[in-house]
Amino acid sequence: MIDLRLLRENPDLVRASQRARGASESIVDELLRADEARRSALQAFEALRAEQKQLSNQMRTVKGEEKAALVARTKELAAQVKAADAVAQEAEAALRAIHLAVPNIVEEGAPPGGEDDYVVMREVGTKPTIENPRDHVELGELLGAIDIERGAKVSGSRFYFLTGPGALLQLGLLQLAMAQAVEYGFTPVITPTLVKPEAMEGTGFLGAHASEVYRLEADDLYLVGTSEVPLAAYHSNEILDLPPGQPRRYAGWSSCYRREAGAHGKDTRGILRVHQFDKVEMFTFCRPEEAHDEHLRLLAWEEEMLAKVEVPYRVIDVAAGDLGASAARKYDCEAWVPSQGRYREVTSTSNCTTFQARRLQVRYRDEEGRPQIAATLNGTLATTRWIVAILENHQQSDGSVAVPKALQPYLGGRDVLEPRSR
RNA sequence: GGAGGCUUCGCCUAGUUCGGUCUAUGGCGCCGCACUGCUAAUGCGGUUGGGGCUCACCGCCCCUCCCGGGUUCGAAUCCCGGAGCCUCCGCCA
Repeated sequence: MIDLRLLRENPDLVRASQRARGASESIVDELLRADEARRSALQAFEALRAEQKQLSNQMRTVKGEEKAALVARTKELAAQVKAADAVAQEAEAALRAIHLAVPNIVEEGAPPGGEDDYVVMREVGTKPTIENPRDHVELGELLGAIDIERGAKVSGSRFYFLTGPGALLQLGLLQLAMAQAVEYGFTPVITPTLVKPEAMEGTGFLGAHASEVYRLEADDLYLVGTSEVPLAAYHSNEILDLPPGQPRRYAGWSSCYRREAGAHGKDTRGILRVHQFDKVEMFTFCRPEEAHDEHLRLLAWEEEMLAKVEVPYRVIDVAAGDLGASAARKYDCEAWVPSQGRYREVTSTSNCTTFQARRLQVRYRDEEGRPQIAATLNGTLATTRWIVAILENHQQSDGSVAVPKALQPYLGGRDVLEPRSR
């Protein structure tokens, strides 16, 4: 949710943000009207209620006929209070509905436009020259690392088994990510992957992305699409100790589940787009004024991980129209995928400013001791999808795959994965 | 799954019998002031959170005693429903 005070003071800022996203500007005026309506309804209720309380206090001191008269008067007032309360509650609910629908205010400097209007910030590493590169599915089969067929047999399309070196590769990748996070002071966390509706809504995933989310009807729980959800909700309704310059940083490890409802026919081959994968996610709570710098730090840590797995990539500044509802700014790292001859997203870091924390009521005390809304940020440190880039970029002509130095300890010290015989 | 107990201001706690200045007592913690060579100790004062009016401050008002309903002129207190935690029993790991 955006800050309503900011909206009142500077509605044009919000309009400009909506324009940059290519989203509705009229919703800004709807929100302003709903805010106004709520406040006037509240004032009407409060005036009546104040009168009622005052009369109620007199009740103690009077007796007899005088009391009977007073009761008659307050009885009437009670009905009015009740009605005014109902109106105020309705106005509150109406405001909330619109409030939830308004996405975060885009950070200044984010490229305007849609999905294709991203700005390439830099390209890092050298693309390997491979003649007739095998794709990760073929390599995964040769190495006995990925079993797509049995994944489909057991669970359906977009499921897979990681086996042998594939399983080790994923575990190694995630452990490497965890190790790096811990080195930089993150608290490692293994999160629940089933969460209550409040957590899912609080992180902003039940808006436009609702159809992407698995829901367990019988238990009213949701399967998370990223550990961002449980991590953001971890401190919900809390007032944190958050001294300046000392953000709280968590590294969450979890399986992630996505329905991929809108992706029919897209990336159907391999493990690029799947219903279940594993991920290590960085998550920061900090003061709003520190969020911008923290965002760049998260990006730098992502790039450090990509350097460790020795994969060429580029960094893009995602356009406003392609940001999630919660994000004010987003940077993606895209790894080179030789079989496709293009870059594919492997990390994404978002600055959600106070948008998520406002919904989840995550606060800290400022210098005056007043509670203030914290800022939240997140960024990917490793996911199953990275295996695609690692296998393809490090493949050799005989179908073997060189293991990046940083991952070798996790693969029994092997520096190359050989195709299975037979 | 069955039975019982509990849930109050950051933490602990009083208040609920018998409804009325109860946002609510006391302690701890924290903040300010005083005292002290410093620290400690002591004394005095302040300290739930949210919202609205005013918005520069002061100030005023409303909501908030786990949540949602109800009874009542009036609910922390009475009634109904729900959630969470704890204990015991059963069941499964």
